[in-house]
Amino acid sequence: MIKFRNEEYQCSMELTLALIGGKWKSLIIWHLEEKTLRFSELRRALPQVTQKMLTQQLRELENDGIVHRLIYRQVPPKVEYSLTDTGKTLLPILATLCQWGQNYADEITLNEKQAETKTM
Amino acid sequence: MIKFRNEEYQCSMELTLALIGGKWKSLIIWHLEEKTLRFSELRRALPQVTQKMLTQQLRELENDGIVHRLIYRQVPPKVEYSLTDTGKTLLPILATLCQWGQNYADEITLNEKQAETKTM
DNA sequence: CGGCATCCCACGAGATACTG
DNA sequence: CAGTATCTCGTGGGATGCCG
Repeated sequence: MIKFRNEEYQCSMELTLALIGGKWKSLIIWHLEEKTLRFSELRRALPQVTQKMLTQQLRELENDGIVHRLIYRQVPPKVEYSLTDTGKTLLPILATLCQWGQNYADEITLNEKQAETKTM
Repeated sequence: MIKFRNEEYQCSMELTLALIGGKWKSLIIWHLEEKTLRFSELRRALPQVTQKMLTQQLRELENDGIVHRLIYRQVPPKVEYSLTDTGKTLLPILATLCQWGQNYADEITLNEKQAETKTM
């Protein structure tokens, strides 16, 4: 049992999910992997996420200390998003998850092809 | 770009999320870590998940070949859930995620305590 | 016991318009 | 450009009841 910011979690997995389980969060983090990105660049990278959602998720990631928000006081405005040190510690894990998905797809595709050959 | 079961994913991370990004999925997998569990045992392990949701997520995990469902034809019914070999390959990754959450909580808590001491 | 089926509501999320 | 604010709608998911 973990207590964290007035929330109780039965195991640290739940805490992890609360932090990066949001619908687009890990995808956002993943896109900030090596490059700092401007808001508009993130939008282009994630076209399926609406602006409202993107802003919302970014704010949460910022509040949780995973993403850093750098505001340039100028006109027109410019805001850059990057990973904090804490955020960067997630990258190797996300890379593994990404790789896992790749392997999964490869295996299933292979199996389906084999099944096809069998029935032919 | 990955195509998988009529769905298109821009990167394998999206595919991974489609498979285990569901609200409770990784938690379910995590609870099936070493033990096979009956439906009612899973319910007790995850009290915050309603029966409907649990069933739904389990079906999806089953269809994706991550969880195995074993039905004992008897009265009263008995159904056991366990991880498939594919599902088991997720365990090390989930363990890392879990550990990450733990570290995160520890660090934040530590930082907040230090900040307290400073102001005192 | 381990589910579906149904009903129903809250809230997540889209669309649009406006601002520093 | 990078947001907020508001309004609205669809649906995710809760509650309940029934069945093999």
